[in-house]
Amino acid sequence: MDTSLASQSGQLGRPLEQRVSYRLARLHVKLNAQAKRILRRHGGLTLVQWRVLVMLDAFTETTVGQVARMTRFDKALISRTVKSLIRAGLVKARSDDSDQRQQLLSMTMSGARVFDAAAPHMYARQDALLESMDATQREVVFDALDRLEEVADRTDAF
Amino acid sequence: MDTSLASQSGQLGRPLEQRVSYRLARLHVKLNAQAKRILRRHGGLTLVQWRVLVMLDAFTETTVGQVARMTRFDKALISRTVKSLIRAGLVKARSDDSDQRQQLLSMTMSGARVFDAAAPHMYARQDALLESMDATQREVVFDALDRLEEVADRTDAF
DNA sequence: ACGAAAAAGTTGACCCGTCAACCTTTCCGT
DNA sequence: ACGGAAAGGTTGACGGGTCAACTTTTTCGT
Repeated sequence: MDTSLASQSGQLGRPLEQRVSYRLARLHVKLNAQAKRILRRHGGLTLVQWRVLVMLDAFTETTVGQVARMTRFDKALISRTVKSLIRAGLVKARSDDSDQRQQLLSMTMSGARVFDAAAPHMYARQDALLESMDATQREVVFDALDRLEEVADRTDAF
Repeated sequence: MDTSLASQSGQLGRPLEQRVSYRLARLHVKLNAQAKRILRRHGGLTLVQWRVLVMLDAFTETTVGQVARMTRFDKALISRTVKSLIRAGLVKARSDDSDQRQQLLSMTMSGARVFDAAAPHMYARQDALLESMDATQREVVFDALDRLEEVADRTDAF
């Protein structure tokens, strides 16, 4: 029960609700769950597939490595995901004559259809998230996210 | 390269850097990576083991279910993690006479030692994260996190 | 222009976290 | 007080994501 938890949480050395990483983790889980729900309802893409398609939508021809860097996902994950998208006929690859190591990826027609089916809902959600804050709040929050990332990047502290 | 990405990201329909869920996911990954590094250096706990011990530290005797609810982790994960902690001798369980379904968990002496070895570093990090924001920023940020969670909880929208 | 180093991508192994099914114990309505 | 519902917990299976090793191609210093 929430009440019993709340009453006991006074015992905590640090108030749980103010733990930055705890709150962030919780929010992240919820946001991901919501995104997955939306995608399941509108075309059945996975989250990673969606993110890859977002990149292919923005950069008409791109590569596995570039997508990996932009999304901050592991390149192994992107490699497998792209494969799954090609198998599903949503993405096609053509070899790059100027660099035989990489392949140029792009959406197929049916990839675009699937993407366009999911996009409005995903973007509506994104807008709803942004609109939950006013302009000054947004500024403070994004600034804070930057600072927090800086702290998180301090590899050898602590 | 970062520059080439930056130059291309103008093509994106929405500026990537302002995508709430994207930024949050990135930060979350970094924070987790940092926490894991710290734990590896100071005792070798996993993140989930750490979170369980934090709860056992705060609520001297508690149960699997309660820990699961407080940490928002899946109870299956907590069940397995508690098992691993018992196997490692860091946690002990005694049966609750008033409810035979559950077991009351607590840290052992050596569990407390391991916890105390990691805690200062983990809490120092937590403090550093909080100190990256001033009081008013903190207020805005936590308030924003609440609002974002509300939006994320809207199960059937979009 | 040659060899070393770096970059792109793939693969296998592995761990984390989630989901669903299930068992046992307790609670509760009638 | 009995039977069904709910709560506590465990387990198996699975997908998501990371890490490290490796292959091939390209780059670059000398």
